[in-house]
Parts: sequence; structure tokens; C-alpha cells
Amino acid sequence: MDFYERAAIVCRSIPVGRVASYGQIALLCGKPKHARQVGYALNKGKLGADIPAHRVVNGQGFLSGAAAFETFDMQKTLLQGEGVEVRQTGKGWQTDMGRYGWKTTLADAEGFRARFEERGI
DNA sequence: GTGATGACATTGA
DNA sequence: ATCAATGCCATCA
Repeated sequence: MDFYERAAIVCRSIPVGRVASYGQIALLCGKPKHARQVGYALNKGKLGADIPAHRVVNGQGFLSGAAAFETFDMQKTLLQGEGVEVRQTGKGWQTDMGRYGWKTTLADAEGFRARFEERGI
């Protein structure tokens, strides 16, 4: 399905030092209800090797906790290395979406949509 | 084909 | 604020 190709493009577009949510990525792919498939794809590495999967967190800024990285705190380490603050809360590792969340606009979504169409995906 | 699974999100109590 | 219940839909067995 072309959804994964789109997701790969979107993920590679996440700025360094920013994080995006699964739902946000799904939305930018034009499939608002595919948040879970984004997670599935990242888990399975279906988007390819050059994907900054560590910049993808859930809607509240929590790190997934799934062991798709070398060690459990790999994702945290990578993010902090990019300047993203990651705090330990009672529930788990969390980033401040207000400060580090990737701010996307309608224009961004439209831009992606155009890129997808010109590629026929 | 059917049913279970999941790096999610939203709603309502 | 916290927690459970739903909704969701591509994969996989």
C-alpha cells in the first residue's frame, strides 16, 4: 500500500530536534485513522532504514517503550542528543510536545499531498 | 474467510 | 486528573 511510502516521506521530513505523533503522521499521509499502522510500520521497519523513528512519539509525548531500538533508552538518548528534553514521569519517558512537537500546518499537509500526487503514490 | 494483534486516539465516567 | 471502553484498520496466523 502506498500509505507506507507516504509515511516514510513524512517521517524523513521531521526536523531534527522535533518529535511528531503517530496520528499526526497519519494525518499528513491523508489517512487520519491510520495512527496504528504508523506504529506497526515503524516497529516492523517497513519504512526503510533511513527513518528517524526515535522522533515519533504518541500524542502525549510519551516514548513508545517498544524495543525497536538497540537498548530501551536508545530512543531517549537519540532525542537528547538532538536537543530534545526527555523527562522521566511516573508513567514513562516523556517529551514536551508544546516545545518539541513538530508544528504542522494545513499548508504543510497540502505540500505533502502535492508531492504524493506527483509521485503517483 | 475469520479472528487476533497493535510504537494509537478519542470519548465519557 | 485518571482510567476504562470504543473506534480504528492493515497485517498475520
